[in-house]
Amino acid sequence: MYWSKYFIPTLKEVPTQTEAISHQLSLRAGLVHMLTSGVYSYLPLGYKVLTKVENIIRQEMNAIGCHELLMPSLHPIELWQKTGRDKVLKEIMIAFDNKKGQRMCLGPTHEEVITHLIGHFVKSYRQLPVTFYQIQTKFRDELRTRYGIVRACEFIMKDAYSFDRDWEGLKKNYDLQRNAYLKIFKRCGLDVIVSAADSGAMGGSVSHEFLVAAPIGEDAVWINKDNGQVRKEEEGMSHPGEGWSRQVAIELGHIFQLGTKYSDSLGAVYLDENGQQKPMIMGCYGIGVSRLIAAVIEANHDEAGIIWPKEIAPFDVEILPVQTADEGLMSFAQVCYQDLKAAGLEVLLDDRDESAGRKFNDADLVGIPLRVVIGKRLLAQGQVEIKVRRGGQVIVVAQERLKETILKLREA
RNA sequence: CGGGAAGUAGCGCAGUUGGCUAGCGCGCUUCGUUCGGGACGAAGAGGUCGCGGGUUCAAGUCCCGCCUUCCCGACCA
Repeated sequence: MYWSKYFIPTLKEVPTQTEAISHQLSLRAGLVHMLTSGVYSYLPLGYKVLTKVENIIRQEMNAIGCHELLMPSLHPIELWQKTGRDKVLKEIMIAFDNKKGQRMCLGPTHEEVITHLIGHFVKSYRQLPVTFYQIQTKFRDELRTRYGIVRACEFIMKDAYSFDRDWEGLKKNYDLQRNAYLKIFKRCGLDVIVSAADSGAMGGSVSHEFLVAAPIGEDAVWINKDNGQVRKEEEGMSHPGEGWSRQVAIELGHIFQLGTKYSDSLGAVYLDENGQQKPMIMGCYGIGVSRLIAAVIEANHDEAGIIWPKEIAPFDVEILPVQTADEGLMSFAQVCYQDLKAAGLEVLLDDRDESAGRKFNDADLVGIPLRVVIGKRLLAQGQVEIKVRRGGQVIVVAQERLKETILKLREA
């Protein structure tokens, strides 16, 4: 991609009325744009990152046998009345009457819809277990939005739902999800903390949260440095004692063993081997996908900008020709561009006729993991410079060794 | 929803005890010179001073009401 033909509206100055680093950097790097409080557009660069995160999630969900589907955002309120959650979630639910006078809402989550759907299609123990997931927009009318994309009224979530014949099956699925979550967060460059947690409005018994340390976290966990135990901080909790330290963190994922709460009230039942009707045993598993990006930025940045982990970086390499007026230099940059692209890399070429300083600063801000700087002096000696965004290591190599060096650095 | 702060050009800001045609920096347009860390010169475009009402000869500035955004709390990925 040529920068001049793309759309990366970087900001030199820190936007006013922003506190969180991730909020500031996501605006400054041209990832997102606010429409109104808690409602954001994803600009091309931000959307590219989002897509990469989504694809990692897809890979890991598919790997444990989940099936992707897409459920609607518009729900008839009757469905929610059946579980009583029209009242439980009233505060955050966006509800309205349509032209036919039907009460509708925008889905804040999808237990009701999926249970209704599975109850319709699944009738026999032979069809179980089964797990579905979607990556979709959720609507929650937060009384207080926070830190840009961290707590929004419209956000993107991965939600998965498992249906089993018994609790043994559920526990197996629960563990599969748990392990998949660890892989997902790792691939996104996050060190995740897993903690047993309260099930809240979701219902059910066992649940675990996946948190990432961040100063803007809305939660806190206590970690025991001796045995690695983790405890979620509950309200009014006192210091657990020697060896425990407190860590403020942001919740990115939450998995629940729901049991029969939804299958009972929505009639999701199946016939077992003996012809006996039984409620399906459910689990649900969520990841705040858009929030995850904010957490990644919180955990991966420096004074100058974002430092993307390689798997979710919008591009693998940025090529930065310093003197755009120099035709020989620019054509060499284009050769490098084609060369690296042919090697299977996603490459961004900053072909803009801007001052070197501005291009360097934008490159730091946008945070592509590897940068190839092409300047007159080194080029005259048949050399180019590679700069690693994380850590700032600078390597000067002969032109012929550019591709292999980039590929090697990418694997590192 | 309680408490606090803020709203002047796309972004960041100044605007004094009310007083001339509302300014500055960045960005944007055109031309020229530049080109290894946000270059320089020249000429331009861009405003419902958040909205409504009031006070006054005169309101960005004072008063009242409202809206919006941000932060702290209470609640959730």
